[in-house]
Amino acid sequence: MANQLNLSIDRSSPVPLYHQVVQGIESAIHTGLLPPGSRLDNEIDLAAQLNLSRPTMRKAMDELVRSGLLVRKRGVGTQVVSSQVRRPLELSSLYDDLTNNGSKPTTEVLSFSHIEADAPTREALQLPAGAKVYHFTRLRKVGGKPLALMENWVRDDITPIDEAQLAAQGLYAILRNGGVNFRLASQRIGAMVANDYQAPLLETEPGLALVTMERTAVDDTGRMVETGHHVYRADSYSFEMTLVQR
Amino acid sequence: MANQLNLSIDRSSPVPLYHQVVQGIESAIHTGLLPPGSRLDNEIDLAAQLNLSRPTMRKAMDELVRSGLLVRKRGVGTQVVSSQVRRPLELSSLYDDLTNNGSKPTTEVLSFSHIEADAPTREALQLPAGAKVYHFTRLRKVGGKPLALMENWVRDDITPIDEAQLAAQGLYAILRNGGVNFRLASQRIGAMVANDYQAPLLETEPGLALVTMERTAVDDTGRMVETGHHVYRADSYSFEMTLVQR
DNA sequence: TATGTTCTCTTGATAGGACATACTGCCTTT
DNA sequence: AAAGGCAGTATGTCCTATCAAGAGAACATA
Repeated sequence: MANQLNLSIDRSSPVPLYHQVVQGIESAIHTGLLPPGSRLDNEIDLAAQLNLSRPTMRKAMDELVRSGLLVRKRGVGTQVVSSQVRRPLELSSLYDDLTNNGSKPTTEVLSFSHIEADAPTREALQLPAGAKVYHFTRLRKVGGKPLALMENWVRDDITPIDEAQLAAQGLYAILRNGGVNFRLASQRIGAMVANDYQAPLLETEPGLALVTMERTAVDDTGRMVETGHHVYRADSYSFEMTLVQR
Repeated sequence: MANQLNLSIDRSSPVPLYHQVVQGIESAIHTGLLPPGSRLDNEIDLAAQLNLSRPTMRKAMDELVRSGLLVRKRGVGTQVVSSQVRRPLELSSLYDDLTNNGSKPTTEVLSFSHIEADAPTREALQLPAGAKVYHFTRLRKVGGKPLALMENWVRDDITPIDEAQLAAQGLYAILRNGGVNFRLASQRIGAMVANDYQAPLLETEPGLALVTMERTAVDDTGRMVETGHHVYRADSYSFEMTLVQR
């Protein structure tokens, strides 16, 4: 036993101690220093090894358990989850996901307008009658292959948006630069078959399978910032996630 | 301000205090006692009102923030998220979800066998060569309408399974009764179009959209317990979830 | 030998305190 | 009147302590 994960923590760093521990254990798992199935030292010893208190150690392990990397069992111990599980679905944009994967996505803005919100949009974004929104549709390609067709509505009282920005970067990056701190999003994932409008844009045939996603995002002030309806080619995209028992 | 949510906590209950607080605030939100957008008292006052320590109060609020019901902002306070957001996707079976919704699902066992696992299954469940698994396909209906077609592989060294059980209750209930404590599951959601085998079973036409899900579940000992491939009628089912910024 | 009890190890829950840091609004100063 | 600084307030982080409860092994007893 006594898996010596000799990670060092920097008490002068602005990064919280528990988060440094999270990162340290994560990388130890990914580098294979902590192989799947191995048991960690108990919380008290680990805390002592790193000169931390047990609550701080526990908080770090809480996060790792929540993210699915560790499993705990009272009276027994804590061990690394056997297989490499996927990262949980996070609040990020498709653009972020792709660039993080090393791909180079391109975006084509198919339509762009600044219009008065219709009733369904007003309800989704909780806007008063007469409020205006940005409405646009984009086509995202990776390696020249079309992947997603995205239609979004964004409230206009946050930051100005124009077509050039949308072509150059992801929507979430634009909004974050505009001062939005996203807090949560609710989304629904389903399926449909490509219709005559979608098929040629996605370079597929009508009748082929598409993954659909509807999402509404909320910022830290409780405002509904953005709502959208996206479709993805089912042969190129799926949603992976890890569910953790509470 | 000073939203007096007069919930009472029972210190003699085996339910942890922080969880009683979670349930209390959840119900206060759902009953409208805490309307969307309202601010809660600060953590210290709330803890004092309930005769709890701040760590306990914080732990309760942590859960509510994680589940997307509350948003916190340093220096400002904590408020109820504006709109009713969906419950996050949890580690539960379709059967549980449906019965919790008041529906009465029925299950038809289309095939059932106890066979030697093939290579892909062995890999998914991390079984040695020659290990045996239960393999079965089920058709789930709600209100007489077919909803899902499910194919599963379950390791056989946990609890015996027979056809009659599968017809009467959900797979996860059977496994839980057999002593399995689920910890996490990784799943992938995508789309496909109904083929000639699926369409008549789901009482739809070949070429209509289906939502697909592949899932592998892990128990608290790190064993891969179950893997399966499910398809759902896209017109009757979709996955809803809430993503929370960490 | 089989069974039941106890002991130990580990995680789970709770308390209470101390200091850090971010946001808001007011008040002062220019 | 506008800009800057300061204080108040709330959450964020971290600590020391302590008891509870589950699991499993060791041990004693019938």
